[in-house]
Amino acid sequence: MLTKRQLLVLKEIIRQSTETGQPVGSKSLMARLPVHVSSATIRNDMAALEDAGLILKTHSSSGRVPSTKGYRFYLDHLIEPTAASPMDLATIQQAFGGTYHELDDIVAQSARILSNLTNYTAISLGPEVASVSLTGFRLVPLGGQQVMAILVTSNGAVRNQLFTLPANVDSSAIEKAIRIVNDKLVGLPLNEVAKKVQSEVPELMMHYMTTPDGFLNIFGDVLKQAASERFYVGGRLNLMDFIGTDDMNQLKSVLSMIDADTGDINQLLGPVGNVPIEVKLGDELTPDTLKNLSLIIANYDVGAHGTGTIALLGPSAMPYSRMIGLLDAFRSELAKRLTSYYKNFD
Amino acid sequence: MLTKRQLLVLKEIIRQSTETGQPVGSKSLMARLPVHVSSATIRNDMAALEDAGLILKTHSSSGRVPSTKGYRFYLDHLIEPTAASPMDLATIQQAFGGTYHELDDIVAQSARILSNLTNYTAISLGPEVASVSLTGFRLVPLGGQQVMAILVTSNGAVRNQLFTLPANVDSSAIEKAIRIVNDKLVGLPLNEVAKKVQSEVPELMMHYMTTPDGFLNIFGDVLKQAASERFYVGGRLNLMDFIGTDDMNQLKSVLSMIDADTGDINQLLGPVGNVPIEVKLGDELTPDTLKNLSLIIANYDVGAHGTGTIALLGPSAMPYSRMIGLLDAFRSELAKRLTSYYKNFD
DNA sequence: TTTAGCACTTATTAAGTGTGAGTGCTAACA
DNA sequence: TGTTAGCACTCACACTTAATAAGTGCTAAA
Repeated sequence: MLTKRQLLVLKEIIRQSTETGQPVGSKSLMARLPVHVSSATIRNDMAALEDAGLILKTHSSSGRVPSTKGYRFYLDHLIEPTAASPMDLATIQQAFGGTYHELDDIVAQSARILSNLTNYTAISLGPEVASVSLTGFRLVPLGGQQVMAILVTSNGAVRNQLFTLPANVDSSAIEKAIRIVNDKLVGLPLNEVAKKVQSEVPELMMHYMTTPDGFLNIFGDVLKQAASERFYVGGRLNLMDFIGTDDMNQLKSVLSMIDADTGDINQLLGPVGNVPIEVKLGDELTPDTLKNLSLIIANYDVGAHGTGTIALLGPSAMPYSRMIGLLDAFRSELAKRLTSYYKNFD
Repeated sequence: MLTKRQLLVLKEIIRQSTETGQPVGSKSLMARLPVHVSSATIRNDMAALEDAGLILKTHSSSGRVPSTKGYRFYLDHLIEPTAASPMDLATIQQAFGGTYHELDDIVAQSARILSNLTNYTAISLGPEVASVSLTGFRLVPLGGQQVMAILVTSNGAVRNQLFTLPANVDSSAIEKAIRIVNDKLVGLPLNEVAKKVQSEVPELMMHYMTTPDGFLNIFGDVLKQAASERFYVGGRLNLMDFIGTDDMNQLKSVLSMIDADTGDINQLLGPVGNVPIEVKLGDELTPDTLKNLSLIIANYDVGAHGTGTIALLGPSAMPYSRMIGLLDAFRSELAKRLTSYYKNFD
């Protein structure tokens, strides 16, 4: 069992190592600890903490660095979140000022704000209701054989895609097809829509078109786009500061993971947890490349419009109490901003 | 005046330094030169080349590296472009296979292909006619107060943007406004459109709406989007390989220049020259950050649909003859692909 | 004009040397 | 029993030194 003073020592080691990034030794601890004991005493405490696996030496005679287990313990038991400063709060509110035309604009902006505020990398996922449903579908002819397909979903996302129609499709058939979509599919959850597009819808359309495939491909493509969650990243290049130049490969693979629009990000952020704010560290991060990094994941709630996620990727040695306080304020500001955005549609 | 052999030496220095990235000395030159003379003789030639400012020492007793002036001389007088290999050609054609729905998809894909092929960074700018004109404008209501504005231009680009209408706008007025746009503005070059939107159009609209500002702002925004050229970058992260880890700041500033959608890129690629392929080096590159890099700019022609640009950013020590040959093949393949795309609309 | 030979320069690498920060342990102390 | 002073020990880091290898310029002879 660890004594009270030993916990203080751990806390101070974490504090100093996030400040300086260097291993911390018994003397500098002695100077800053609230209790006044000699460095030898502190060394004994440090030995105990090391036995418990909470701190590490970088070499046999070096100071100590918190281990992953140490951070985890700190986060679970010791941390005292600092409330966001009024200045930060004002910065956030000001940065969210102005009008937004599109849901995605707000989400993208949130990633930018958060990364500017922290100098880390922010990842923002828009609000997602448990079952998004299709609320609108349009097909707009643009001249030539070009058409633009537009799809609106219940969480306010709008997806559009340009298409070139095959020459043999006539316009009255298209109109009928659109009517079928609007009659039969609008209002249903997206997964049901996807199911019906494969089963009964082709049959229905057969009445009006000889080959509904062309049309259904278009519809299916935009549908897929709407179903896949879109995420925004702010402060990509901050990675270069906190990963550093020594591990170029890590830097490269993290950057490409963030750029690539594959499922990696969703896997990273994991299922939306039931805790508002969660920290993932070391092995808890799924792609191994992120081993020495840390991810703070915050979920926010926009009522009927679902829950979203905003996350902060940084080094293991983050000033957690400040960051968690900041993120907590941020998620509620973001929720506020989104709620006011949604007011336009209800 | 330089002798024939001295030019051979220069050529070989450039060849070897692009291969190894290291300064090259008289002995290794002796081994690979087509003429057989002693290393001492070559040293004399090298001294002459250095006097002419075409090659440099990295330190007083090192081998030689081509100077910017040396590369420039090589490019202007000595280079013999290698035709693209049949394999490369096949790769390009295969990568362009498949169907594209949108002009921008082809342009974006071209940047990807070129960067994969070369392991450098590719920048692609779509075709631009001297005066792009407005060929279509649509405003699609999406429910709530949301509308999507879509604008089509004569070079095949489609730009769209989502908007939230103020509550006090009524739909019949909007319809009238759209008719005015289609009657008075469609068919005109974009710059004329921009002019009229400021002068006579507001007056016309006054007849139907009390405050046409809201509508005109929407229209103006999409117009601005359509007028600003969009570019695509492939192989961003290749920068990390050829800039290298030593100059982190350069890496960072080049990356952010490429990501930011400011005018920097247009300035970089400069006015479309009258030569099909042009190389810019050293001081010739406008942002100083690019000093030690090299940019190969290729222009291509799609007839009435204008001319586009595709460029390759790499280290000064690029295998120019291969790259120029490759780019020459690439630009004609890209033009071919675009021509066949445009066939859908003429 | 070309070449062999030689003195000279410099980067790179390895090995050796202090120095300083930090540790563990022991023995004395409260 | 917990705390402290003292001391020997370890290791990274910065610095010096020496050896090596690659390359140059110059001179004198062919």
